[in-house]
Amino acid sequence: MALAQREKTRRTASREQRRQQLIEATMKCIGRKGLTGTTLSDVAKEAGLSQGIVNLHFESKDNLLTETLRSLANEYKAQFDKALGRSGPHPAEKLQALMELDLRPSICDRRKLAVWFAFWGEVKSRPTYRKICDEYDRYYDDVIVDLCRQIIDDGEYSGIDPNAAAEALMSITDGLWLSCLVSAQAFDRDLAREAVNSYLRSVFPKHFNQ
Amino acid sequence: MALAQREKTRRTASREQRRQQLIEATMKCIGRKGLTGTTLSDVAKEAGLSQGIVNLHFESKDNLLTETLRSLANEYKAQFDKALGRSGPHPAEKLQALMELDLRPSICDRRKLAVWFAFWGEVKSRPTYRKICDEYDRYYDDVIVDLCRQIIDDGEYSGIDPNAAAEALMSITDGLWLSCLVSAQAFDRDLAREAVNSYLRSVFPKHFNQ
DNA sequence: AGAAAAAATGAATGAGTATTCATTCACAAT
DNA sequence: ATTGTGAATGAATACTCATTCATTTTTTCT
Repeated sequence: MALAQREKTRRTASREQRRQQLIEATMKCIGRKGLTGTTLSDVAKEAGLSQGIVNLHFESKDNLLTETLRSLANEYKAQFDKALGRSGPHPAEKLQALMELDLRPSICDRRKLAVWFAFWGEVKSRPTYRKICDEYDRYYDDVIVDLCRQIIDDGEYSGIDPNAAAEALMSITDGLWLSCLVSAQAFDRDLAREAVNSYLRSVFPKHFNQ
Repeated sequence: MALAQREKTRRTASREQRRQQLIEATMKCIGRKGLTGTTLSDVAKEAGLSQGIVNLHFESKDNLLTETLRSLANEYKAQFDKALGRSGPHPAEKLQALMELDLRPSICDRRKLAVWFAFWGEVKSRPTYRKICDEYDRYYDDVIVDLCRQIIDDGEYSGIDPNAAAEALMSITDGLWLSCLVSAQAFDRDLAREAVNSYLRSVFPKHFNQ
């Protein structure tokens, strides 16, 4: 039996496949019902499996949620690294690519953002969540500070600190995500892009005009 | 008996006082244990009152949480309006004052931010929360867009849209709040201030240099 | 002071939910 | 085919927590 066809009729799956399936179901549930509203029954139902399935594969709800956050963070990092690799060689191109990534519909979308914010909302009271988020953030920060530093050197800009520029840029996207999540109107992607670009153009005029 | 002294020995309080007291206890609990972790027992205990007290004054947990968000939002708006009123007459001064407000320790502090993010984390699945947040945000947006417009007119800046500038500025503070909440290191207020100022200085150079 | 009203208590209730586990099922190896 | 093994089920269990309410305490009114 071919593997693809085999999967269809299969009633059992490998541990890793099931875990991934359950993590995806969890994200859907969190997106729909929030973190306070998702129960293990919900997750099992969403995955089309039975009551006890989560404890079988994750031992506890706590564990499931932690792994879900880890998976979400990993997924983002993969896109980040891909965007970085695919973009042109110049730091300005790389920076531009990273900024565009954050506004892509696959990332900047209410359902996905709801999951991120659900976890951020618990960061203060859950050191594990905080640790995971912080670890990844530090990596992004390093990359972006470095890009800003190279751009500053290259353009001989004065009066701008690479750390401050990086902090501002990363903050802008986080803030835009919040407004995408909260605003009652449809998210205005062009305005968001313009918010980012207006900054890039003014701080690094030699690199971001045209 | 003088009113002040009377309050001390009082065992019962007016409806409004108790509600406020319970809302404050709720914020403390959310800050400490997150939204998923706060129970009505916790809130009652934090307030030094008995089990059933929340239902007596708020009818339901849902109600308590909604009122807590409303109170949080109101408290911020009061500070926003005060900052606006106290600052100098020029739009650039007003804008500066608003940006500084968002980084003040009384607002930009992990315990307070944890409460904000806890609610934002549920915004997608709770239309009431969203509505409250959006309502206030729209007001701030109006004010800040208007200030940016005046600054742009005054400085005859070209190539910058007041809506984009306002969006970027508001986003920066939201993003800085997230990093204050998540980062394992102590929040670097000077760097945050510099991130905001770097934006203001480069986009509105005639208004924000010295 | 005594009665009536209001506020507060905290034990009891019961709905909801994470977790356990005895049993069934699917598949692969022999 | 038979058997061993890991996957999956779903009913039962144990527990948490919002809500209720009969009772007590405090305040107000006459």
